[in-house]
Amino acid sequence: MPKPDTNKTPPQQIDDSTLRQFVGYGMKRAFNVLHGELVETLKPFDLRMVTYSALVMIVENPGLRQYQLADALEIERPNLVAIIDELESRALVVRERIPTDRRSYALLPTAAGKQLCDKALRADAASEARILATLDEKTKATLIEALAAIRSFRKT
Amino acid sequence: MPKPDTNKTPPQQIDDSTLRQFVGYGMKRAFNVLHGELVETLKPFDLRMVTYSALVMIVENPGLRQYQLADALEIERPNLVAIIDELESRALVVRERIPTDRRSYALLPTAAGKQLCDKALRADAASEARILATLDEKTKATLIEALAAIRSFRKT
DNA sequence: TATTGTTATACTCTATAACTATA
DNA sequence: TATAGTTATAGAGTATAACAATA
Repeated sequence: MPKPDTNKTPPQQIDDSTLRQFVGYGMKRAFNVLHGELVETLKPFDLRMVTYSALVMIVENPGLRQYQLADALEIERPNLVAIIDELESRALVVRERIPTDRRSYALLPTAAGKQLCDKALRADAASEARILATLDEKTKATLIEALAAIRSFRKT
Repeated sequence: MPKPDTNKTPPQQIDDSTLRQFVGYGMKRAFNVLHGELVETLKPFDLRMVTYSALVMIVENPGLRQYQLADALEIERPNLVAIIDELESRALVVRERIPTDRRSYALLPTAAGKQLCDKALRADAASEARILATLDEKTKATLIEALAAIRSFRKT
């Protein structure tokens, strides 16, 4: 009984049906698409995903501390330093010393920061609407809920 | 009219409701959870997400070429070299020369590779089942479909 | 002692240009 | 000329240890 010559004739159609059963696989592939589109969307504003989300959080929560922002976005504090440096050097946010606790900074958006944040948010919303155009509202809502449920999973 | 002293009293509860409206934000956070769990799940097998998915694809598509695998997993060809090197050095897969096209290799799983793949797949399935335990079957199916739809989005 | 921000560092993942051998 | 695999390299993103200033 001859063994199949799988090494002579390459598979014409590659099958990923085993991996496709996993949410993690679909999530990685889908996230790659969303992230790639976001990079393009944010390019005109010279923002990356992480500087963008930090800016939005500072606009939405003026006065929050760096450790609070790091905690909220699950970014390690050391990695946040360069991010805030970048936003501050572009005069989009300011670090303001707290008299009552001189260890920490209050993060505040500037007028320019608020403006850029608003523009970026609108561009992001338009981009996502295009990507998700084939999904109906109910599916989209289920998707967002499911993502939130997974996000809140913690090991027992 | 005094301006609010947001810099004196830090926000007690940080609000991310603006970002939470975006699928991309929820996806990043959810993917971080799934990826973190997968790292733990694959640690006993000494596999990473990318070596794991490559191994599964080779087991499922014996004889496929490296360029086909790179294409299927959307990995850049240069980055796949070290991945296959790693799997081959552990005798989980082999690169077999093709007489009819000596430029390319047929990737084939070894018996050990097939065994490890099977064990890893079962551990991954068990792990995902735990993470997604709060989602009913219908929601899970909708989630997988939505992820596939996003994955297949391409710019016009 | 503990906390906040910081520095330094290292490791993974990913992207691109250019080479080689084959076609 | 084009393709498959490779090398070298650089840029993001992320994680940890240790320090200074402050509480």
